[in-house]
Amino acid sequence: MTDTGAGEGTHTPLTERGTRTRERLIAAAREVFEQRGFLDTRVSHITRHAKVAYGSFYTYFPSKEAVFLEVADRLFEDMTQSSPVPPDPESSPADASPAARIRRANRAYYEAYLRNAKMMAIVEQVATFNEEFQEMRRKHRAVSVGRSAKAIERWQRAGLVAQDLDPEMTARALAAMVDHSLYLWLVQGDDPPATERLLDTLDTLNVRALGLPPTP
Amino acid sequence: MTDTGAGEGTHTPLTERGTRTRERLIAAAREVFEQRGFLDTRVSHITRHAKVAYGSFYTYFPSKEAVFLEVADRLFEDMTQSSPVPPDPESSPADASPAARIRRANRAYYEAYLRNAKMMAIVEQVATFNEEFQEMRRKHRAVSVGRSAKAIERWQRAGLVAQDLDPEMTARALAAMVDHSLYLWLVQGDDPPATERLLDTLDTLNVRALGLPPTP
Amino acid sequence: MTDTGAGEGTHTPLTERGTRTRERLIAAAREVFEQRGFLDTRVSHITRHAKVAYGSFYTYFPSKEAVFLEVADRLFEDMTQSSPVPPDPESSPADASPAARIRRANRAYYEAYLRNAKMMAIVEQVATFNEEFQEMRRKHRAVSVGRSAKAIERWQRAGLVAQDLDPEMTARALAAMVDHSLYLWLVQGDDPPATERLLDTLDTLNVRALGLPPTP
Amino acid sequence: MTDTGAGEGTHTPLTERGTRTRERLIAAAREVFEQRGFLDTRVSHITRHAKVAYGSFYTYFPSKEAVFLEVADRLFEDMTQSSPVPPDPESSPADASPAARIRRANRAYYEAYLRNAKMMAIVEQVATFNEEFQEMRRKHRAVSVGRSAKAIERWQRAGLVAQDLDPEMTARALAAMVDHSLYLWLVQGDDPPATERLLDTLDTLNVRALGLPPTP
DNA sequence: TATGAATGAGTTTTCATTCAT
DNA sequence: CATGAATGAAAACTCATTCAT
Repeated sequence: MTDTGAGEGTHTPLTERGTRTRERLIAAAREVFEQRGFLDTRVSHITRHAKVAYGSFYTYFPSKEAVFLEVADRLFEDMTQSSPVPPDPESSPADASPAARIRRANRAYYEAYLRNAKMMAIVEQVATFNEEFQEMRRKHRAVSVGRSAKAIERWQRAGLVAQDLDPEMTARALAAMVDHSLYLWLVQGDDPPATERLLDTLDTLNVRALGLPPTP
Repeated sequence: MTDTGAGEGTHTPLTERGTRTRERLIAAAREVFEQRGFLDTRVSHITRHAKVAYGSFYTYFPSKEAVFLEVADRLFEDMTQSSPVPPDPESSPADASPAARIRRANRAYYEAYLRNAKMMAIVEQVATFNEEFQEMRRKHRAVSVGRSAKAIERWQRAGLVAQDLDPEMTARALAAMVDHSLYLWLVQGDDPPATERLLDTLDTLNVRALGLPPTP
Repeated sequence: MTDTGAGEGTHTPLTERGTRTRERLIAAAREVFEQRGFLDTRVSHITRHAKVAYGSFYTYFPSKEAVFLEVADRLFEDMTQSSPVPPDPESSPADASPAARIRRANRAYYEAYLRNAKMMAIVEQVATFNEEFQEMRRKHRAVSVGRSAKAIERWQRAGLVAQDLDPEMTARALAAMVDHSLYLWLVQGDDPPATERLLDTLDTLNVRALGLPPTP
Repeated sequence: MTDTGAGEGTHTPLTERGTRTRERLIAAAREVFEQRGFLDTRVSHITRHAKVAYGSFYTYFPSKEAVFLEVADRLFEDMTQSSPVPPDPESSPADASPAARIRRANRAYYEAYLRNAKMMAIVEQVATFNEEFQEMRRKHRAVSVGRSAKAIERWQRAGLVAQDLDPEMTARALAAMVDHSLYLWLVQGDDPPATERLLDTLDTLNVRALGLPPTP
């Protein structure tokens, strides 16, 4: 959980009622951001949507950026928690093959992306001009890339992946491929391909690029 | 070449002098955009930089968006013209191998990206909120993805690439990989890796994902 | 009462204080309009005059036009309320004669015009270019012309006015005479005649045009 | 012909070609004014319409007001020349009766108004804010009111009109009636009555107000 | 004369943030 | 805590008029 750094004048609510108001504002903010984007969202839109007085917004957040960071933080939580599919102990050996795990991870990420597509668009928007937010995003990316790199190294040690690949660079590049493909498709609306065709292609390219044996 | 559509009051210069002023404004706009981003650029910044009167801006462009489209159009021109590396007739057979061509194309794109990194950042920014611009970008992307898809098909017919890959989807995914990797690195400044390490990884993943024979 | 339609961002005040500020703005607007005309009035003039911050204007009105409509609406209220002189029950029969009533109505209208001369000038100005306002004015005129037409019909049935006159057209024409005469004199400042001389003439022409018996 | 007072830098054209350009500009100005009103007309509209370079406008007129005054001057010429219907020597005695002359004058004015309705609207607009123009208009009005007053006096001496009417005031009031009625109808578009019905009413009211014998 | 570019003061409107109640 | 009014610094854009060629 990234520290959103509550500043002067704003404080974490103490009373039950305060907590409720704050949550209402966060929920409203997310909905409004999704509808209008960060730039076109006015604080008044958020308060109106949350059915809260204009001034109350500043009781809980020092600025528009501040709510956004909170909303984004929760979003990242959702996006990354679902990613690392825990090894299912009950699953057959085939399910545990690297190719199968990549497939499962990709599908999970796709599901999460689909669920959050609107906010992902806003996230991209804010990332283009807000440094603080860029940093937050970089950290999240580093974590998940690190995780993938670790897996690749493991597979290299197991002789499943070619030794000449740089695990870190590879993890980055493949993550960029999946991430950006989904972005262009789900957010920018590049002529929608058949879902399965795109996901299959991503799985296959991933697996072949790494030189892994295909899923049986 | 996108038609920016000169409207009421704005016009294409009819004299030498007018053309010069217009060019000065475009050049200045690009520089200012690069320095401050689209959102933080004021028309006054541009005119000051171009050393023309405030009002002169509106003699040639109806809005900040309009100059931006013109600047971006030229940028895309540069980014895509360099991409399709013409087959060098004098080159050895090895240079003409698919792997070699991919490598050359990637390098060329990298060079162009490096040259235009600052503007690519702004392009990404504007793409997050300006529909007209999104459309322009989509078109450019479609053209270059189409080109790659054609090459893949050719290689499939020659038995160099597996038949089960969807050329269109594959071209998209690989383009997304290269594009976004460069973006994260050159624009977002994700801890800069050694240049060669990243480029090599991209080449290799590309080639292996397609199942092409490696460069000798 | 015309609905000025509060839009996005502009609202009807909810508190005592808000109402006061809004009224201050309306009063200031009227005074400034009177002094400088609509075209030469700046929103800043109004806020300065009302001693509120520039931005406060937009808390209550979406534009200069909007306050004007409100000011004009109140003006019309005043101009027409005074018109229909209530039949004085204590008055002698002579006072109730058509000629006497016309005379009284004209005088009342003159008083109102005098009281509002400055604003009537602005009203005329705005009527020359603002469609919304033209419509509002048309409605007001229709109401008062309708009232006069009704009276003329009554007099026709009573045999006091010639049957061959079209009540509607007649009411219009006579209203135009009185209205425009006052306008040219009080607003455009056509060489000021002796008040009584003009008013008497208007009364007389009115009465004779209708063929009514003169006031005794 | 009112002197429009050509100011500094502008001069009456000397060459044949110059005269043509100037006329083109005046004609274009009238058309554009009619279409968009004075306030919404830009100098560029006029030059474009006249197919003349922007700068050329200022070769012939010192300002937008200046062309307007010239256009208006010609308009007034047309409006007043048609008014004083010359006594037709061939006409029957009945045609020369005051009632007949009033009728003819009203019809002639109506024709002229109809022909120039669009410009009359603009004239009214400019009259609300331009002092110089107000003065010009006042003079024109004085001339035609004077003419009517003279006629009334003549009719009074001939015992056709009641002695108690002030000729000047009467002429003013009746002119205001006709003028404003036509304005409200032809310019402001108050629900268009049947032409004849309005004109007849105006004639009749005029004649009866003066106490003239009706047309046979 | 004719042409078209250059100028820049002037206005409206927006909206995040601060205050008073 | 809640409420809603108050604030005022921006910024974009217009367009009559002046200039340079």
